[in-house]
Amino acid sequence: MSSNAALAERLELFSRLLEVTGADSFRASAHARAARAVADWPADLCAMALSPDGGKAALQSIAGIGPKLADKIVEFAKTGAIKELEELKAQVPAGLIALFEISGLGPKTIRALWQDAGVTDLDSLKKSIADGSIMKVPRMGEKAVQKISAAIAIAAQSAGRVRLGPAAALADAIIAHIKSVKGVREAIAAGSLRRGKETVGDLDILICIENSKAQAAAAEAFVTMPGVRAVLARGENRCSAQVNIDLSSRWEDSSESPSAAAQSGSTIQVDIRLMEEAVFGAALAYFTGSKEHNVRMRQRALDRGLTLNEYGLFPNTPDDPTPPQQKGVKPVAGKSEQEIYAALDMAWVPPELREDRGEMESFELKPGKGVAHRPKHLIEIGDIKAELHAHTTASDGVLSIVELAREAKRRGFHTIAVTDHSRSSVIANGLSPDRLEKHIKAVHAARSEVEGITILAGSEVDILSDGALDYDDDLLGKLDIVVASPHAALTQDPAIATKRLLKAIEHPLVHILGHPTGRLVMRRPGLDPAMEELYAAAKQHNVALEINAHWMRLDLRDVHVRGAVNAGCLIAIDCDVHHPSDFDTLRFGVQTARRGWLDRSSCVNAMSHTDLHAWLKSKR
DNA sequence: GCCGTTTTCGGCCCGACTGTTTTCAGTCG
Repeated sequence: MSSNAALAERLELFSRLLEVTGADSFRASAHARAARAVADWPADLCAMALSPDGGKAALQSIAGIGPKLADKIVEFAKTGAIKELEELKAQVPAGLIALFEISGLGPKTIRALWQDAGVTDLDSLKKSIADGSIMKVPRMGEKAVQKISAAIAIAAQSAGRVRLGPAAALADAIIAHIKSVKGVREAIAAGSLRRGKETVGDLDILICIENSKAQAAAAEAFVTMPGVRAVLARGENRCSAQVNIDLSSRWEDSSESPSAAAQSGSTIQVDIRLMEEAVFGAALAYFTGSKEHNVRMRQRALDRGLTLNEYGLFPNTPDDPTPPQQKGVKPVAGKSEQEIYAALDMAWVPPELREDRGEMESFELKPGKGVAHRPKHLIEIGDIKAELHAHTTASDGVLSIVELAREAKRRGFHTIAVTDHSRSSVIANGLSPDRLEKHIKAVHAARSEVEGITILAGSEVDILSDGALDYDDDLLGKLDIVVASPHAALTQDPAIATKRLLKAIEHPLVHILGHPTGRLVMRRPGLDPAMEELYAAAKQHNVALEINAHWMRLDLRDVHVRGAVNAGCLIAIDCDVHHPSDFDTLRFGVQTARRGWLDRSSCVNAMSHTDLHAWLKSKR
C-alpha cells in the first residue's frame, strides 16, 4: 500500500472513532475530509512531510489540512503511527467500527448499541438481537430491529463494492429494459458509475418519464425484471432492490482467483428514481455527486443568494423553512446540468471531474490565478484512434493477427500494435526469440491482407525483477513498438520497484510502460514505486505511461494519471486486447484518463497517424 | 478540526425517508 493510502486509512479510522466516541461531529468530518484529501493527493505526502524546508507548511497548503492534521501527518511520516489514534483505538472495541458497513447503522446508533447493550462487534450485535437485549437501546423498536436484521443479511450477501466493468454491464442491461417502456424519455446511470470510479457501491439510475402512467409502468418494469432478488422499497418516485450481478472476468478462472465460486450469487443494490423533464438536470447533477462536489456547489449557490437541491436552483429564502419546490417557486435552473452550472458562473464540469479536486476553482468562468490548469480538450472516447497493446493466438489471445487488425479497423482505428508476451511469461505462452522473429514476419505478411490500417510488429516485453528487459536490444530494435510491463515480482520492496521501473523507462527502445504497478482492482495491490520519480523519468525519456483500460487493472489509476498529467507526461490508453470484446473496455480507460484530467494532446492513442508514427520512430 | 477579501470566532449543505415519538433524531445519498 502506498503511504498516502495507509495514512488515509488511519485518518478515516480516526474519524470513525471520533464519531463513535461522541466527539464533535465537525471534528470527525474534518478528519474524514483530510483522509480524502490525502488519498487523492498525487504525490507522496510522507516525503513532503519530511522535507527539510518546512514540510508542515507545505502540508497546510492542502485544502482540509490545518496545523493539527499537519502535525499528525508529520508524526506518521516519522514514526509510522499516530499516538492520539492509538489512544483512541484503545478506548473502543476493535470490532465496533465494522458495524458501519451495515446499512442503517450510523455513529449514533452504533455508540448507543455499544454503551447501552454492550455490543462490541457483529457477533455480539446478532446475539443482542437474539436475546432481546438490543431493546435496552433508546429509540429501538420492533421495526428498527427487523431492519437491522435484514441489513445484516444483505451485508453478508452483498458484493460490497463492485468493479466498474460488471457494474456498467448491469446498469446497461437495466437501462435498456426500462427504456423499452412506453413513456420513458431517458434513463441514465448516475452516481460513481457515471463518474467512472474504479469501484461502485450501488447503482443509481435516473429515469425521465412523460407522465404518471409511465412512472408506474417504469417502476413495475424494474421490480419485475429478471435478476431482481428482493425489493427493498417501492415508492412513487423511488424504488430500491437487491439485484443479481455477474462478477466474473477472465481473471476469475485463472489460478489467480480461487474465489470465483464464492463470488457467484452476489447482489448489488439498485436505486431507480423517476422524475419529469423539468427537474431532470437538477436530479442528474445531484445524484451524480460526488457528495463533496455537491457540498461545494450548494455553498456556491448560497454565496449567490440561491439554494440548490435535487429539484433545481432556487432563490434562497433563509427565513422560510419550506423547501422552494413545495411552494411553487419557479427555479432559476433545473432542466439541464448545463444551465445549473451556467447560473453559478461555471462551465459545465464533466462528471469524472466532480470530486472536489480543484474543478470548482478551475471551471469558474473567470478562474483566478494559481488554480489547476483546466484541460483544453478533455480526452473523449472518440479521440482514440490507435490500439497499442494487443495479443494474438501467438501468445494468450484468441484472435489471429488478421482478425485483430480487421476488428481494430472496424472500430475506426488507424493503427493496431501486435504486442504478444515475451518468453518469461510462460503461463501466457510468451514468445521465445526465435518465435518472435517469425511472428514479426507474420505481422509484415498480414499488412497486405488488411488495408486501411497500419499493423505494427511489437511486443509486450516483461520487465524482469531487476529492471532488465526479456529480449536483447538487437531483437527489440527490430520491433516497431515496445510495451514494457511488470508481470512477476509484484510484491517487491518499493525502493527496488522504483529502480526496476526507472531502468525500463530509461531503456532507449521502450515506448510505453504497460500497467506500471501491476495492481488488480480489489485483488492485488501491485508495486508501490515512487511515482513522482517515474513521472519525471517518463517525461525526460519521452515514454508514455499506460492506463490499462481493463476494469480489473485501470493501472495507472486516476490519481496517478493526474500526477503524470501534472508532470507533463505522455499517456497511453490501451485495452490490452486478448478477445474482441476487450476493445469495449476502452470506455473505462478513457474515464480513468478523464478522472486524471488528461488532455487529448498528451494521449498517444489520440495522435494523428503522422504524429504517432513520428513518435514511434524517434525511438528507433 | 478547518476556514475567512464583510468573520481569527462561530460557523460548517440539503431533503427524503423511517421509526420513534407527540415534535424529532438518525441515516442516507
